[in-house]
Amino acid sequence: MATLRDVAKLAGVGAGTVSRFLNESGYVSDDTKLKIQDAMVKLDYTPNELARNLYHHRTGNIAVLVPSVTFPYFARFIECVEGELYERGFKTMICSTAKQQNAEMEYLDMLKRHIVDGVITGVHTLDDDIYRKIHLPIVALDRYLGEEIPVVTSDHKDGGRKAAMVLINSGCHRVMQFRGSQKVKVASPYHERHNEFERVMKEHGILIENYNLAWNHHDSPYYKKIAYEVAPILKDYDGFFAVDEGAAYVMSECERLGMKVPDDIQIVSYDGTFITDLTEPRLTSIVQPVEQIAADAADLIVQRIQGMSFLNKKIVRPVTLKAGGSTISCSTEE
Amino acid sequence: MATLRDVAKLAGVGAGTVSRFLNESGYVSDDTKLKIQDAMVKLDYTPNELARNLYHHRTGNIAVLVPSVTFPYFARFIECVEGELYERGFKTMICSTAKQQNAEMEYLDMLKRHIVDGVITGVHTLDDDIYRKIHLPIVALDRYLGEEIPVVTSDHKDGGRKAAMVLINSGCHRVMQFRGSQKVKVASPYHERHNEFERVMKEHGILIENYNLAWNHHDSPYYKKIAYEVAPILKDYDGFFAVDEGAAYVMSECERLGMKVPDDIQIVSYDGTFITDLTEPRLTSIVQPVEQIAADAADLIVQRIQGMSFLNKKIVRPVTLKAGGSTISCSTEE
DNA sequence: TTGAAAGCGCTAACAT
DNA sequence: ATGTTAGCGCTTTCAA
Repeated sequence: MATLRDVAKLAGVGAGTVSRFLNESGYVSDDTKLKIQDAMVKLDYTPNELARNLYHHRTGNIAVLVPSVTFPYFARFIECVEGELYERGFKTMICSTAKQQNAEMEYLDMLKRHIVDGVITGVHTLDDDIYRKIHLPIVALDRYLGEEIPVVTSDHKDGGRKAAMVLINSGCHRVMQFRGSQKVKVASPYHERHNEFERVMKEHGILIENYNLAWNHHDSPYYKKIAYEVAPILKDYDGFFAVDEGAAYVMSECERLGMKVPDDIQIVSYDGTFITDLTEPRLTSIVQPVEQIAADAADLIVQRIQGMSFLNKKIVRPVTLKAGGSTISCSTEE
Repeated sequence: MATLRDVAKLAGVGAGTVSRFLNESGYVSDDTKLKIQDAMVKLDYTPNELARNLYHHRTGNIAVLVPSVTFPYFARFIECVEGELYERGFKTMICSTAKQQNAEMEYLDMLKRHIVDGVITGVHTLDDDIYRKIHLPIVALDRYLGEEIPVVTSDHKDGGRKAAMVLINSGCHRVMQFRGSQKVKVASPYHERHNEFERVMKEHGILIENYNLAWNHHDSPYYKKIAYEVAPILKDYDGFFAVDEGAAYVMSECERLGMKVPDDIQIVSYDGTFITDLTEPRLTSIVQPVEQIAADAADLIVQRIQGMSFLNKKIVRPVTLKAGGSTISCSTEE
């Protein structure tokens, strides 16, 4: 592989001149420009980004941490954020942390080791203290990790309320929801949808049962398993609320047991990924604006890398209702 | 940020000694070991991987190119391959090429620019010639890209035959399949499933209609749209074959039009992702061994990076049948 | 067992 | 307008 110095030598100029030509910094006469171009072609020269990066103390890489890539919401988030980062000149490194617990820690370490310039984390396993000690570019998805780390989130409280109102307006009297594990030390913003869902239900005098999900499980086999367990119990309920994949598995299990959706049980799902259109009936769902959230996350991490600092920055984006056939009414009004 | 030299100075030793200590190469006396450790802690030292990589001419990054991250098969592939690469000491860079056509080219360029050490490509858009010119570590998924580039693939021919036999044994007489675009210059191995499906059907005197998919479209909205278009036509058919997502959308559209699965129309899907368990009835499907394929791809790219070379290497893994309720019989026997 | 020195390939300040 | 030089932070001979 030819180096910049090889090019300089062949062109009969100094290394600095070639560098200036490549980066369009400083003057290079047209005459030498041609000589350099010529040499570059002859040697099939490509600049070594590794050397350039060492000088500039940057890698151009951003790590995106998620519990699972196959979980539809995260898959879509990754797709969007990768596009946004690409447009801003960064490459996306991904890490699916479900399998290896230490992976999250390792990726944070990569910040210090100059392997990545920034981290966008959608993972909620490590102790917050660890994050508080790191004063490097981190952006969190749906989680407060200390005042220095900006957060991007949907308006989950409104989402929980909307989900509840749809089921209430559809005439439900006894509902169940899959709720995120309550064992995490600090409440994540996304817990609010379940808290609010419960609150609104109780406020309307409706019986609500919470099924607590295992901690940090976002894989299909898990949802499939608990859907199988829960479906028989749902014969005594007329409303159900869960994340898209959970809702879809529960719906198919219920139908397998002979229940009709929405006649016997009505279902509202959270996220609004492509899953919700795949079933019959389609799922009525609360849609997170994932494109917007990905763009926000990309903006924040890039700004943070460029030196901007934020204090208690929190971006909250509105959710919307998507009407499907899994509920009778699709109104969220009081 | 403290550097290795800072540590050396504080410990009162030479830079080389610290380096040897860090890499456990060469001798370091216990006494100086302690002094170095002490200095490292005091300075909160972390090695700069960028500098180390410049010396070693490696980045530890591997790019994985897919048309779409949300397409369930690719999402699962990414998840698996990321895990496999992580275990082998590599980070996974992803690129979803559907949005930007030039992205594929740019990522190949990153090989030369020392941004990544290798590329695993599941994308089929660029001209083969471009690949033939690059003599750097590349591994292809489901595509022959010249004799130097190893290929990993499922036994798609057997997959096509199995799919056909299930529908035949279930009593179908008039079937349709979604088939990959025929416009690509070189046949990808995955086209074989559709060719074989058609061949077996014709061999058994069964009417087969091919619906040609648009080129390089793997997004949900596209499948949703064509499912909507095709479903009314399917009233005249009793069998259908497509990739998971296509099959699921078609099934829900058919049910919406009042058709019963499997009574009116039977469906077999290809890939066997989590999607196939999400519907009611579940989809009978041909399952690709994605975990195995990801492990193969990881093995090959790492070996290639380590200098091994392959000539016309092709790994073909067997597919299996997963029984679902979308067909009456699930036998693949003649 | 250890230190000094020469690079990995590129950039930028400083002369000229 | 251009060449020279001194690094970026680490590794690795080579001599001591």
